[in-house]
Amino acid sequence: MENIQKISISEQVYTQLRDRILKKVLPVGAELPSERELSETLGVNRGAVREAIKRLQQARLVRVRHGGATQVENFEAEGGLELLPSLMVNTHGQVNLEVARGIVALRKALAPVVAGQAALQGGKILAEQLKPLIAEMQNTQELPKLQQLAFDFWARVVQGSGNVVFKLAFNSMNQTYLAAWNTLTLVMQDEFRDVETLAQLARAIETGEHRRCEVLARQHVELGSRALNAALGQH
Amino acid sequence: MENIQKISISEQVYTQLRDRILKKVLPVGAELPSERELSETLGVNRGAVREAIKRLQQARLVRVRHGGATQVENFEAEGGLELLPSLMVNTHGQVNLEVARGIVALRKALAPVVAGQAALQGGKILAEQLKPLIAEMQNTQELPKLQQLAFDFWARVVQGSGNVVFKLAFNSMNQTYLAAWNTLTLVMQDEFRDVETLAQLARAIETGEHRRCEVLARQHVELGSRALNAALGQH
DNA sequence: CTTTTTAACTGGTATGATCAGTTGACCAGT
DNA sequence: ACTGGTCAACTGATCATACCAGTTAAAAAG
Repeated sequence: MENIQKISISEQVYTQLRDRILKKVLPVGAELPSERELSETLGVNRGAVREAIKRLQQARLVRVRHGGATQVENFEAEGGLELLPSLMVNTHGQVNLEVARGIVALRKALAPVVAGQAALQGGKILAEQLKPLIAEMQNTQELPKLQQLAFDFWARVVQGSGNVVFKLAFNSMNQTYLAAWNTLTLVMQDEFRDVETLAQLARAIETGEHRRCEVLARQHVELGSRALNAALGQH
Repeated sequence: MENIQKISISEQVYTQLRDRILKKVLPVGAELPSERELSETLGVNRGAVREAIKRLQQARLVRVRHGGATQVENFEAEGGLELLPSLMVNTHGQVNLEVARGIVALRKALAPVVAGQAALQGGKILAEQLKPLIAEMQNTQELPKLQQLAFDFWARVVQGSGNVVFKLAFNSMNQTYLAAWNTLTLVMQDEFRDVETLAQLARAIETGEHRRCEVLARQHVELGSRALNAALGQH
């Protein structure tokens, strides 16, 4: 069964322009062709071009001025985390090492804090949700399944931290993960197999020992960080 | 001279729908009226409605299916950090305390790591850029100016960390700050007046002492965190 | 040379038609 | 009673063609 899905015109226009900007084919400050010109060159309706540009605008990749030309913005100075997925993988499916390393660093910085917060906010209720996940982890050897369970584990912990900002940051990172999900299965296996630390973490959340949670989270995530950095050829 | 700026139709439609979703007037799973119906009720053309919906779609606030109705998505489970600015301030200009606290926590978690990374990557070049900023800080007592300088300081440090992900996360947070910039001037004055720690941080960056950078950054940011949490009435 | 005007751009809005999926009611065959 | 197909009435997607509204730079006026 193949997952056939038609990609809409405006989506294609958006993707094409976005990649040209991220790849700096269209450098910062450059002017996009006019909407009429674009629609003619691409052989599509002007409405489709406008919808694509609206999305670029929302992603802060371009600045649109009524009457003037649309310019490429400096996304490194203006863009938000929502750009990560597009930056992570290029059009050929290759992973951007710089971005990958950056995410590892972000993950490493956030995991302990999130775990600590979860201990204070989530407490026993959260711990109860984590127990079945831990049990399932301990009963499986399949790496992909462990990866999925670890993902679910952290999703619940982040949810349990009660911090919307952490949730959104987590989502932003995950959308980026998905692009390289299968690659990570092998690379990060050391972390996925470290069920024991997660089990201890779950217990520490139950008892509300937030300091211990921070330590355990740091220790656990460190495994993945090291593995990824090794694979990326640094440290 | 008043800053009269016409807000485009599609922008108004977008803002209105977005706020109704974030305020949960339109709950998760609810179906939006059809484009034709919306354009008629709002008295605007359908293209404007479509452009607004395209932006909602990109922000992962709605899910659009060709032929079916457009549904409200669960943004807390799907949305990224780009939603923060909209969540931070409601339509009446009131600050959302939960979000504010969340940002403080994120800032606290990231500042030390960013500073440490900057010491390793930015080195002397970065330190040279920081010196004039520090000098200017030491020569001013005006709070708003100190706030702006502190902002510039961190912008350079983040830039110097050489980590794109940190840059984007920083941008996401800043776009949120801007909404409450003036309020923060007074609340966070303890941090803005703590020029001394920033000066030490700049020196530590110059000498590449990344551990010391982490400590100093934590110490400095802690001032703002405490002040903000006190103002928000917790801890 | 400076100022004003104007024409040729740019994006923004409007209308109305058509294509293309989705849904549910209805009906024939089992 | 259930299955499967047909069809009409939705939904969004795309198109073509106007015209309105700012910007810009060249041409005209001073």
